[in-house]
Amino acid sequence: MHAQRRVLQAIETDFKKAGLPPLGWYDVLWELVQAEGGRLRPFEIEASTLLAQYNLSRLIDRLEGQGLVRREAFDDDGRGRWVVVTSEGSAMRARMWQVYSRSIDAHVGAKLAGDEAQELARLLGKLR
Amino acid sequence: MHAQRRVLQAIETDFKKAGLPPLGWYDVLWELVQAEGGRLRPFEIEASTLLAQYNLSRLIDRLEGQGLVRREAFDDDGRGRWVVVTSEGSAMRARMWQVYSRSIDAHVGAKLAGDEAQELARLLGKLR
DNA sequence: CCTTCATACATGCAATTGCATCTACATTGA
DNA sequence: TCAATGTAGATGCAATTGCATGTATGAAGG
Repeated sequence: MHAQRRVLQAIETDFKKAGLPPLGWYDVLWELVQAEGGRLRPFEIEASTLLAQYNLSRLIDRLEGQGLVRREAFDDDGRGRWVVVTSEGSAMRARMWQVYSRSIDAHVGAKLAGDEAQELARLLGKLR
Repeated sequence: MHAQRRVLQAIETDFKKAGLPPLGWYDVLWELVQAEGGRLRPFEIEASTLLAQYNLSRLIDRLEGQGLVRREAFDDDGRGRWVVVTSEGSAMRARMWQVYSRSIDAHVGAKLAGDEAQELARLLGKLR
């Protein structure tokens, strides 16, 4: 818990210094950029980011408000929606990655020797 | 990040099911119970829990509202305060530990084999 | 069909968090 | 002594989160 708080705070601080939105935005944009056609259903994003349904719903509101994604109808099921990254969203993800990758490096990579990162990832993987 | 969210959510869920307050309360009560005389200065709690100053200030409000701690004057420095656990606070910590310990066991211990927990702790320790 | 139950997503409202700033007291150095 | 600066903690206000529930649609059974 402490390790996570420290690393997260350090990363968020880096984002703020760079004038970028919070880390949560990155996770959603990343999932979308990865996805076929740059689009996913909210419940899919929910599953991969572990965001609560209502939090994701509002995060999408904010992303949409900034023009980084847009919602589209999902015709096969009237209840569903598509969330689609815009080119602005894609560009923002890339811009965030510039900061994020350095940040991960500084606050995680630099503190672990050799194959320790692999081992840490393996152990944490067992907790999910 | 994912591993932490999963574990934290699982623990918070256990707390809620047991009708207990959030995990953050435990951290503060624990620090106080450990401390000499059951009392600490807010800035000391802040350092050991990694809570933001304003968040701790308000968490203490809530703890005080429930009678789990009380604030006392700190005579050597007019700016300072003592935060003191009450016997109710101490009892609450013990009650929370009943749930917490099982929760840690179930969501962390049970998922790691042999000395993996040690190794995980060592690696995470390097991140702080 | 139509009732009942389930699923996808949104939203009103209360609680918590973050940010900026405030108050009160302490320390330093002319 | 006193102005300037620093530290401990509190707090107003906006943003975010959590909880409960709402709306709309789909699926299943009689």
